[in-house]
Amino acid sequence: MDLVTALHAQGKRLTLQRSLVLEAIRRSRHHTTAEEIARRIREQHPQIDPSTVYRNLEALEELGLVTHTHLNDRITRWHRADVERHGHLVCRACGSEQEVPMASLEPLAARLRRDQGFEPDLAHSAIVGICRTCRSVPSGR
Amino acid sequence: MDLVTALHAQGKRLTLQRSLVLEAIRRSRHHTTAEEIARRIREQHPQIDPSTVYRNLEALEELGLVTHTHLNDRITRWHRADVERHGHLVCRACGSEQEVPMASLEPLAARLRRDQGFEPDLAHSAIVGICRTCRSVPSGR
DNA sequence: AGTAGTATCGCAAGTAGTAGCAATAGCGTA
DNA sequence: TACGCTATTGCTACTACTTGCGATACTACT
Repeated sequence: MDLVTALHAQGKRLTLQRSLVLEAIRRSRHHTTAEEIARRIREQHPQIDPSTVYRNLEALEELGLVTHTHLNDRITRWHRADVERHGHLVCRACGSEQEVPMASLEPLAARLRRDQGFEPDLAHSAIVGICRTCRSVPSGR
Repeated sequence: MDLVTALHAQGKRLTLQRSLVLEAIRRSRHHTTAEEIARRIREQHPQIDPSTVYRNLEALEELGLVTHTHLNDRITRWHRADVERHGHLVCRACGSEQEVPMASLEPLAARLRRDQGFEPDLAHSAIVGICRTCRSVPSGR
């Protein structure tokens, strides 16, 4: 099923703006910000408003083509949905990030599914805490 | 150790604004918003700026007296640090929230500690996903 | 009690994103 | 190809904070 068909299946339309946002997400390797996508698109098409970018990210997310993740309390990171999912650990002391395979998080997912009937998306928000190095140093890093 | 001593130990000072914020947090039962605290304080002290409330929440958090949690992508919830910690499950389809005891999350915490040397705070961000009822109904709720 | 040093304050401007609205433009149908 | 319906757009305003700055006021010290 191609893009147009997928869009139409949800009563959505194909617009220049929409395909530019999708293209930008696909070009950028990993965890981009909406601001960055908007900036890149506006280099070639200055008339396209940032709010349109935000709305299209949301629309493409409803289509299952892109996803967003929260790595910190501030900004939202966007990426294509077809990359391998993984969790994130971010240190609240030094800000370092590390990835953790979904398999490590799966036992918790299984437990929540069994005990609460809840299907969790453990890749959606980063897990905050204190990383190995900051734990060993007495006062942060 | 009382409040003033705790403050001074970190080179912080006791101000009217600061104690009003702490008092407001202590009075409010559960998961308040900064806006709500600011609103309540400004009823009696209209000259106190919301930004002061935000800064004091942060200062009191550094002191270990209050904490914040993210229940959704939008607003931050604040509460006193001495209540029993627990995780949150929030459904992205219907928005319902449920609490989950820390004990259920502890196995994952232990695993991250062991495998990555990372001490996670699994109460900091809610776990998003799909709740039991929304899973059983085909198209959301 | 008086004073110096600096944490904290109120205010105004900035950031990341959301929402309302009239104008525009995809898309199915004629 | 033209037409109507309505999704989408650009614009502006708003939300929830955050940040910079000069003025104020806690504290420690004399």
